[in-house]
Amino acid sequence: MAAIELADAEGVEAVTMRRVAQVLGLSPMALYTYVPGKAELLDLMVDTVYARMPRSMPADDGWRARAAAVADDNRALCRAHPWMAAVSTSRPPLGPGLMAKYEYELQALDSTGLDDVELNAALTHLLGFVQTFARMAADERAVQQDSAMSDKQWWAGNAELLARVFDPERYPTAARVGAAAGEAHSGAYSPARAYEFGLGRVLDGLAALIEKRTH
Amino acid sequence: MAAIELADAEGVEAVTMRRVAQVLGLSPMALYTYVPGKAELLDLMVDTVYARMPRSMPADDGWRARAAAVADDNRALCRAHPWMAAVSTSRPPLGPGLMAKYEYELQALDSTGLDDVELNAALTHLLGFVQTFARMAADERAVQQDSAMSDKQWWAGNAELLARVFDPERYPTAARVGAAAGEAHSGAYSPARAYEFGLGRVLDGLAALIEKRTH
DNA sequence: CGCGAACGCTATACATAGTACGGAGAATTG
DNA sequence: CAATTCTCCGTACTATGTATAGCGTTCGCG
Repeated sequence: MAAIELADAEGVEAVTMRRVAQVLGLSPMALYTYVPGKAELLDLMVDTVYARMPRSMPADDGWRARAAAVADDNRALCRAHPWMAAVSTSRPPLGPGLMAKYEYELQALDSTGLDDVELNAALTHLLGFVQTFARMAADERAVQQDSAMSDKQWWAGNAELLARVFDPERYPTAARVGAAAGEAHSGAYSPARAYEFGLGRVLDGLAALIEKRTH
Repeated sequence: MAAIELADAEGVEAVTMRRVAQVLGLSPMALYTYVPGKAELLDLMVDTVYARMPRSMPADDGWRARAAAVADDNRALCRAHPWMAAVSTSRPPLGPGLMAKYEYELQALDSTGLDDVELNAALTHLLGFVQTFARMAADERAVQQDSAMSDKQWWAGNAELLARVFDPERYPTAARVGAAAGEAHSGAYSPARAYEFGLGRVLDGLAALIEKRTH
């Protein structure tokens, strides 16, 4: 789908009926011959991308490695198509691509001793984390881009606003942690680090449940 | 702010410059006297709601109870103002309300033995989970409402679409788990249950880290 | 007291969305 | 060959955020 390349290159907000039509060399209204409306277009885009996802799972390194692989694949997907994190929020498109993905990812977590309902909940939990992370990363990128200034400039610009609000006396913990987090962020701390942290927490959380189930 | 009540009653999409002005008995452009633009209006709404959040934390039931309380408060917030989950996604407004909330919630997790960077990451992780959950719940409600049909009707309507895609032979795991999850969902399984599951996983995940830090 | 400036507000207008409607030409089919 | 369907297009309507210009009131200062 041409709309996917458009979204990859210029973001979701560029995916407009008129724009997509232009890329295809058609008139805007011609699109409605193939697609009922914009919502369905987006659904199609999502399902198509799902269908194309890489599917290569280590079969025997234990559930933890498989779950991590699932998360990594989804993160890679959101990196390749940043608009996915913002779009797939509503009801899933329920197409063949999602189906295949669902099957694949369930198998990654199967044989953990969880019952079917727990299995579904665990997968949802894992994917929810990846999506939240991807969305945060995408937002950060968007802010940096449209404000057209670096982090440092932004913090400098809002310094006096911060000073009014960020009273270290009233908010000692926030001041302390905010400073540490800010420093870490501008230093060696990267989104990759945050992802690792979160994924570790999620897997540990699932591990606690799995251990309980398998005694 | 009148815009907040409007959003509570009719959703974010109803928060339109013209609509808000109408509620206030003003002309649309009069709003620009008080607010630079719509983005700032939304920021103000978010920060105001943050400032009004209930803040009553059990001081001495252990970090797990405090973290659960933080999560519950945030969930309650998203239940009272469903638009929050959809709006606060971009950069936080960085106002006094957010500041107070941040301080309060950090204190809930302080004294867990985590260093400052981890503390911030842990809180982000916890809030991220709540937001993901809230967003999923809100989406579900939205779908049910605008399709104006119950879950059963929807599944019935899409049955033949599903039949084409949901081949139990190609996707055995998905069929099995999907059936179980669907049954659980229409039965006793409720969003509340899903929330409990996810929160349990998040807290267990943090517990693993905290135990490691405190030996 | 009087007058000019600032303020609060309004009306109009423009750009950009999605998409409803009706029609024109081409392709397929009976 | 005729008829019907399919593909596509031009126009137009609605809703949205917001720029611009102008109106009346009020307030500060001489």
